[in-house]
This record gives sequence, structure tokens and C-alpha cells, in this order.
Amino acid sequence: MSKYLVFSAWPYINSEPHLGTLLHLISADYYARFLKSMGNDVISISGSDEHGTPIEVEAIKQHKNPKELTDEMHKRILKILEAFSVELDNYTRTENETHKEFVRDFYLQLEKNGYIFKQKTVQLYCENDKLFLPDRLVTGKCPYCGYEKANGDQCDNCGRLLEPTLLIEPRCAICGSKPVKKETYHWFFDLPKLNKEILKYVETLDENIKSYLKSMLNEGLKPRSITRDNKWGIPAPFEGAENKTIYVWMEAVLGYLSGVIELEKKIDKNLFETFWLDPQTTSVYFIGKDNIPFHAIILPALLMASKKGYNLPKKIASTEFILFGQAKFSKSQHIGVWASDALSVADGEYWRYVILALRPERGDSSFNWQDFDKMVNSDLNDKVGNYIHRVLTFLNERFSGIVPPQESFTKEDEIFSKSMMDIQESFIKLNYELRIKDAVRKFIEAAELGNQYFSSQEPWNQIKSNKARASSIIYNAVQSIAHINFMMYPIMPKKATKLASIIKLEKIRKPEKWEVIPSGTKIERPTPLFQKIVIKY
RNA sequence: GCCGGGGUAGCUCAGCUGGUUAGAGCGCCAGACUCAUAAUCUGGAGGUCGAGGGUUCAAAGCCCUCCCCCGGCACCA
Repeated sequence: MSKYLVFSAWPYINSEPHLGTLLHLISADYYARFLKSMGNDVISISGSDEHGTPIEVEAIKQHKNPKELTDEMHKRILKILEAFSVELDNYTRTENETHKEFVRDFYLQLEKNGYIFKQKTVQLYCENDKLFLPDRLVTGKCPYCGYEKANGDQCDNCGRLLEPTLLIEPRCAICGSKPVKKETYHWFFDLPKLNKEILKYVETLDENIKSYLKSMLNEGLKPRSITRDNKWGIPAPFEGAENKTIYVWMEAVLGYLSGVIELEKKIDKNLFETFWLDPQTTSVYFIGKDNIPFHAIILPALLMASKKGYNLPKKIASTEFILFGQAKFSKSQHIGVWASDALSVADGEYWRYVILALRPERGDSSFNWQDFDKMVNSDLNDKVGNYIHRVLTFLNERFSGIVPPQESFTKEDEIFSKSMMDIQESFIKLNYELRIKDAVRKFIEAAELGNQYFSSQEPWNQIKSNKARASSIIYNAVQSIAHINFMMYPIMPKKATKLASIIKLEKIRKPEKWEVIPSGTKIERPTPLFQKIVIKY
């Protein structure tokens, strides 16, 4: 038994999450469940990331104050997570008091340790909206190509990187008025001071993570600003920073720590020290590739600078993007699948399977409705669902639902049970290697194997002439369902729990041997676990 | 521009420390079976592995050139 901290990137809740956001939450939930079913000691954490300018902007658009907006959004997310069976040990939000307090103390500690300094900067300010404008919220004419709608950070027409101050006729992207240049002070995290340690740490990470960081590390680490001039956020605790907040990114990542403290308070157990400070703990972060620099450089650097001995991220399970057909998910162009749309088409657990089976672990993967149809109706319903159903129905019809004894053990039975155990073992191994997509495939393979065995052994013929043989076949088939149930659990926990109750399993744990359900067990009459769905596309 | 990832059967992808006739799933075609939600099982067709050159006894895999797609390049979360 080992200790694990399982994290999902915190969704930024300025809008409804789409499949890409759900991917990390579902992956983390999947992984935490897998680890628990293996008997490990696991804490899983995530939460709503709710501060910062984009939320303020969204609130202005909706004529609300930011807190109202995020209260609403957080509630919506909780419902969505429930619908997708995501039950982390603590799904919280960055507005919680424990978090805010932890962040303030944390940065004061960093200041004390000499990693914070103050510097003057010039930024564009919108007097109408009373906001310092992030680069992206400034539009204007591109100085290179003359494109009228260039953003402050990049021109979408010619692709060149820009500075907002370079734009000709800059405008506030929110109200369109002309921003003014304004001097301000900001506090910076002295990243270069940790250059050596970071380089050493990065060496411990996977190759693909390293390659993402290459250009950043080659250029050398630069100080990173940690304050912002907006209102909606955690007040910066530094002297003279009264009107400033902590930059959302720099505080949201600390939620991985504060989330454990908050959980600890709720259940009154010493979790924070035993997990965050014990080097034996393995931490796993499920994030998108866009988040790699923050989790592989900034977060570890912050943890180092605190000098508290916190565990640095051990495994960063980053994924590429899920594309919608050929196109990237896009809010503005309404490309993609959003949580509530997804739920109106199919049960959240079907989506869990589809999302995990598509997990873009190597390259971008693309989603289309034809494949979705096939995955739900063929993989889930026809292969897995029908295998379970045909076996349990046969058991009910011919054996009154009582698991028969194993009266013979043929060569075929041996091959079948061994192959099933092998599949289970590789399922486990792949999961520990974080090759979740392949592990999920094993679950389907298990059902295929079951169908092959059942079809080739023909218990419906055997029962006419050789009831003892039929007994053994059904006995083996029932055992295989228990193994499939174990693999199903992290993928579709509610379905698996329902199945477990049908086959009279109290707890879903890794089966150590072939027999899980002893002869003589009375099994309920099954109802189909899955239904086909009709999709119009 | 710089860095990185990708371009493999109709579709989604695996294979990529070079080595038997390039794989899987779906789709398609044919057959088997009837316990089961017309579900399942078996077999088959189908690819000049983005283009061109090179290294090698041997390349999808290594090197060079080029084309296409995607992402990052730090105050966007």
C-alpha cells in the first residue's frame, strides 16, 4: 500500500466546461478510484479557479458582481461533476477561507525567505472599465501588417508576437475606449534564484514534459510577477500592495496544498503532513499540455522557495488536446462539446468511457459523433453489456440464479481464466504507468474474451447433454464478470457499483485469484447495464 | 522567426532504442451460432507508412531537403 496525492488542474469557471476541461477531472477521478481499488491510501483534490480579470470581465458582461457569478458557476460545476460521477475527496474553490489564508501565509513566507521583490512597470489602463488591461484585452491595428483587430499579445492575421504598447490605436477589448498608459508597481517571484534547483528537478520528469520546457529553460528563467491590479482576487499580503491581488495562477496552484488542509479540517485527521511532507507520497497531476510550465517549473519553484520540504510534483500526466473533427474546441466559434450538451445526449458515465478511451496521451485526438456512437453502442452496450447480460440471464434461467459448482476444469477453462487474469494484470500495469487509454482498452478486451469463451463453449448446447460441463462454463463466466467489474469501476463507478450489487460483491477491490464469487451465491435477476442511444449527427 | 508534437488501411489510432509477409478497433464483404438488448463468434478484402534523396545486408522507424496540420514562446487563464 502506498500513499498518493491525485490532482486535476483546476477548471477556470468563466464559462461552462467542455470535454477538454472534463478530461482532467475525469482522469483524476478515474485514477484515484483505480488506486483506491488497489488498496492504496489516496487523496484526490481539485476545485474551481475563480479569480482574475476574465471573471471580472464576464461579470461585467452579465451585470453581476464577480462573487455572484462564481457562486453560480461553482454550483453548476458541482452538478456537472456529479453527473459525470466525479467525486474527488475535496472539490473546493479558490474563494474558500482556508485557501485564502494559506496563500497569504505562503507568500509572506516566500518574502521572508528572500524570493520576492518589487518593481515598477507600465501598463495600459481602461479608465472607463477601471481595469488594468491584460495584453489580450487590448486590440488595435497591427504595426506590421496593418490588421485592424490585432490583440495585444499577438496578431491573428500575421501571427507576430506583439506588446500592447506597440499597437496602433489601441482599444479596450471590453468597451472599445482608448486606454491610457499608467505606471504601477508589481511584486515578482525571483525565479532565477532557483534556476539550478529547477534544472535539476526537471531532469527527473518525463521526456515529453522536458521537451515542452526546452525553449523556456534555454532562454533562462525570468522573474515572474505575482501581483495584479485587479479587485477580484486574493489581496496581496505585501506591505504597500494594499490595492493589489495575487495573480490567479500563482494562487490557484496552491490549492493543491490548501485543498488538503481544508479536507483535513473537515474529517479531523492529520492529512497534510502525512501526505505533503512524506517523501514516500507519490503526487500525480492531470493537466493539459498548456499547463506544463506552471506545474513543472512554477509550482515546484514555489514549493522549493517555501523551504518547508513539500513534495515536488512526481508525475505530471499531461495530455494533448481533444479536437472536434479537425478543429480545436472554440468558445467563440461554438466548436466542440460542452458539458450540458454532452449530458443531454448520453449518460455521464458513457462519456467517461468515451473520454478516457480517447485520452490524447500521445498526440491530439479527435472526437466525432460516429465514433462516439460506436463506442457507446458497440463497445459498451453490445460487447460489455451484452456479455454480462447473457451470462447472468443464462445463470438465472438455467440455474435459478445460483452460481453452479466448477465440476470440470478443461484446457479451455484454463486458457480462459489465465487470459482473463493476464488482461487484468496488464490493466493494472498500464494504469500504474499512466497509460490510461490503453488500460481502458483492456476492459473492452476482457469482454471480448468473455464473449469468445461463451460462444465457443456453447453452454446452451452443453446443458442439454452435459449439465456438469455447463455448470463449469457458467461458473467461469461469472468469475470473469467479477474481474470485468473491477476494471469497470474506475471507468464507470455507478454502473460498476450496480453490477457489484447484482453479483453480490460488497466491495470492489482487485481480485487476487480467479474465484471471486463462490459457488452457491444467489445472484439477482439482471437488468441490462447499458442501453443503446440514438444520436443524430 | 525559434522550440516541440503530428502526418501509417474509408474512419480513430498503435507500432518509431532499424530486422520475420506493417498491426488493432470501427466500417465493409462473407460465413457460423441462437444463451443474450439483431447482440455474439469466425474468416476475408483493404495501406507505394506526407514527398524526394541518403546511410544500411535491412527503414514507417536513423540523416538531409521540402510540403501540410497543431501547440508553446512566460503576466492568457
